[in-house]
Amino acid sequence: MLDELKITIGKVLFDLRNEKGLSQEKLANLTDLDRSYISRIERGLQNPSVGNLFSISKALEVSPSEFVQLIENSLSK
Amino acid sequence: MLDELKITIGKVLFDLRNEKGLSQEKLANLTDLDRSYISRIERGLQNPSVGNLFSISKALEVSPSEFVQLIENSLSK
DNA sequence: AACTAATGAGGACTATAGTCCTCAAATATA
DNA sequence: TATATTTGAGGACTATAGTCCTCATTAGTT
Repeated sequence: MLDELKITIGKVLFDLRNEKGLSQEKLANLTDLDRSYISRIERGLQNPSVGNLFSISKALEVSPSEFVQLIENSLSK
Repeated sequence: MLDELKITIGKVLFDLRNEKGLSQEKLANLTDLDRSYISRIERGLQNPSVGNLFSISKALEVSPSEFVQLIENSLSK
């Protein structure tokens, strides 16, 4: 249940980041988060906080609610 | 920055919970979270995980993206 | 083929999320 | 007014989020 959510969050982040042509390291700098942490989110190993969801969304130029919507859509499939 | 977000999350949760006529304790039971934790979120003392955002949303019968949208709207004001 | 950038992976660590318990104060209800 | 519900608050604790560092592997680039 939580595992599936984490995996889905990772997929959505991976896709959005690549659409923007950002490396994990560049995203880490933009968000002031650690690169290994970004990597772990994408691999479905982390359940990030809402705060970090907001800062990552900002760096990826998508609204947090859009980000979450993508997660919801991807979950139901 | 993060403080403002936490306070806003708390306000949104407080409003949604009361609209549903749920006590903190009932919400805690529905979500399998601790009542003191719910209380701390509402007081702006916690930065909850995305996983808990999803389970709280489910208990309040609102989609997680709607929940986040309410946070965004309330933030910009 | 050699070089560089990008990512996976993991260990050790610190910070904070989240639990459990208790008590007091506030709010509603009889 | 008395009683029951609800919530704030806080202390001590455990679990996990998030950092920092390093090394190996993969994918691009020349």
